[in-house]
Amino acid sequence: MSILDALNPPQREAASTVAGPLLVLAGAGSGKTRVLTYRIAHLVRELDVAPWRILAVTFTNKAAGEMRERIEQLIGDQAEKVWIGTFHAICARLLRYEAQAFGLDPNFTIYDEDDRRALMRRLFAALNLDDKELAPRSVISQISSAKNAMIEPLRFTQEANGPRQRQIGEIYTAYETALRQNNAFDFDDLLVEVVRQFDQHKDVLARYQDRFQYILIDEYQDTNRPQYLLSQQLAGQHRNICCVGDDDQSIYQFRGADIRNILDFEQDYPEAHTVRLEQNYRSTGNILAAANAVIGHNKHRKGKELWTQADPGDRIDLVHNDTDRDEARFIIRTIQKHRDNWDFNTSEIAILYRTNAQSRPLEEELQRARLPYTIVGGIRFYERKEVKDLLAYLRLLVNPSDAVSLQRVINVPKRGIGGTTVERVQNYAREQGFTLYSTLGQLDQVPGLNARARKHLDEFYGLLKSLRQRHEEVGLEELVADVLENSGYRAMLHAENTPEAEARRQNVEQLQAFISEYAQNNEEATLTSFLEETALMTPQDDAEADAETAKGGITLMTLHSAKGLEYPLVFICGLEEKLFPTLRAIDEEAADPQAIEEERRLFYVGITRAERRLYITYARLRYTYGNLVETLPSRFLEEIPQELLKASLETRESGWTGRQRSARPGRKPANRRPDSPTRPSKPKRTTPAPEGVHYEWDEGSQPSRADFDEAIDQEDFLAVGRWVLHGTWGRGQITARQGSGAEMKLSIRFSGQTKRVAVAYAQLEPA
DNA sequence: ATACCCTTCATTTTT
DNA sequence: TGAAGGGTAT
Repeated sequence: MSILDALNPPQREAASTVAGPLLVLAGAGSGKTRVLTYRIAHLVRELDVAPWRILAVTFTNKAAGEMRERIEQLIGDQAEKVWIGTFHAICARLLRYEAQAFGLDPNFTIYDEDDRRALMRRLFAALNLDDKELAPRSVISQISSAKNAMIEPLRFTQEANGPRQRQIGEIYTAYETALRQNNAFDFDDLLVEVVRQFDQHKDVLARYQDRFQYILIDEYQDTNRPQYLLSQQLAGQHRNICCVGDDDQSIYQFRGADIRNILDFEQDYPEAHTVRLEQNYRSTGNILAAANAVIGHNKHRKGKELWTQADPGDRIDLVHNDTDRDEARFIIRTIQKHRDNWDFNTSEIAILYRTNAQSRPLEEELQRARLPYTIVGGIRFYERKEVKDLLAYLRLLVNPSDAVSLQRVINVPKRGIGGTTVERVQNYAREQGFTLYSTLGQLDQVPGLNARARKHLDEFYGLLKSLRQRHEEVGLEELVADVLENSGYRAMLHAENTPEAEARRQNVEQLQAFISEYAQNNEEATLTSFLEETALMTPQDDAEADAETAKGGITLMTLHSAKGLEYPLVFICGLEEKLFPTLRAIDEEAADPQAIEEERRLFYVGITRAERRLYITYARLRYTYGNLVETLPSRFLEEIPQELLKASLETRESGWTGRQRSARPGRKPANRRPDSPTRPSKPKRTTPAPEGVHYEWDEGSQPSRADFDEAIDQEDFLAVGRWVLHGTWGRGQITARQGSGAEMKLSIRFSGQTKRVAVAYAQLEPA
């Protein structure tokens, strides 16, 4: 009798093959997490392995938390001692534990994207660079790629091609120097630094190699170069490394994930075993067949075919709408229908999309329908301005070298320290090679400061010094209260009497609550460890997000965020060329067919999230950058076999597009937002369709040029010389007209002045 | 020093 | 469309 009896044969093989390297190719919904948790339970309970000698690496903090919980159910308290975490969290921990051996200051700060941008902006100023000539964004991304490829500044500069690359090399060098001066690491550094340090300190590495007798790595298809190297380093001695992944679900190559890590596993470890988990326990037969068919179009695969014992279930609904707004309305109506029929309740439903921007119409329609929902991955709690301000103060207390944080709060709340003043101090600090903070202690040396500025700077320095003193003396909660009080931040929030300020107050209070909770739950809670945790949090990890989900709402998120999740009813929307696959992937296609394949994998991930019912939608017209743009159906749609698709009965019966609108002709002034002239309300079909039948993909009624042009003809009232009414400017006469369709712009003479107006935005009515 | 207005730019994706 | 940054007016 073994724990593993609960597994199917391949799962059991994967969980019980503990000696030597093992690659588990786990298809979507094949019980991957189950294998991982049972494997650990088996090691501890049946093979008597000490839990602290096991290392499990996951892709997200959330996955780490869930894994720990599930292991706890199998082996109890012992689960606490297993090392479980993301690569980033584990690396941050290693850097602090081994700071002394590595010659580091353990109080380093972890810079997020925001901090990184702030630092880069400052570097551009210091190096006298023009950010119009060279986009900081692009520099940051190139530096990040370089780090992920383990190329350090020196080598980057040496191998640079042309003056531009050399310049980026210089910026990279300056960026790294600044990070070190600030005693800070960015996300990429956390990984790269550990790998380098282990290379240089083999004795330290040897300790961990010896310690981690068993290593498990989840989502192996999405590991990048440094993560791969770290895995190799740590597994170097025992070689009991179990990598679990699915090459078909590799969706992070754009940010440096290297699919070769999984494809070449058997070459890296010649003695490796490979187990395939191909039985799917999640989806109905039709959904699975669609997924298999779609992914079958990719050429670069290990090869794997999922199967299921489940019934075929319903066919997949492929639904075509006029506009993105209609698409949103259709989805909401369908949800209401399913809810009213008791097919699904709202917490069982997910709406997935390619880009975050697509969430807006959905959100608006959900609100209108008063349906509960949560958007995953919006702005995370720890990125809100007031929260970051407060955290910046706290970071400064443990790491005064952190110039990014220092500059963030030096004049927040306002204390009369302006940009010019800061610049003077900064210049002096740079010239002398001092940190910004230490320069505050010797202001009399800084040239060009007036007495007032000096006084204010001195007071600020005094504030930080006294708070640092408090940090030594009091607990976390009291410290935070002191920061808020003594910095004047609380007073600032209270002075402003607006609803926004009230929201900010609440956020600050919530942060205080989190800190209290953290202090109570962790016996050895320090400010440093708290800051580390918050730095590595993602929106999905926010307690707030969890609470929202628990309320039973519909979940909205990008396809990327949906990885690893499952829902009984799934909508995938926006299946249109240039959106999904993205324009970028299409452009790159000629040079790199991999780009489209990654998009296809993303679609595959989306399809396989669905358990019982799947809707795939696309719109003929979509707002893009504020313009209404004609679209083409995604190439991926053709890859789903017709027999798996349903002639969409729902839309047929309700006939909501045609009827609703034609029933109330001209019910609104020609030009109200949702039905503006550039937004054809209901293009007439050349061949009349049966009453109530909605356009559909398989009816061959793809958007035609004629439909579009016809709609635009409605804009005759916008001819030169006509009088129109403008929402803001009142009555005016059209004096000129440029462009057509969504791009049309008018010059209109109002009483007093002439304005140029984009028809797509302006709310115009005939006057 | 601050506020507002204007222009520009962006849409992948996240640790 | 919108956010965000820069520039100009106050």
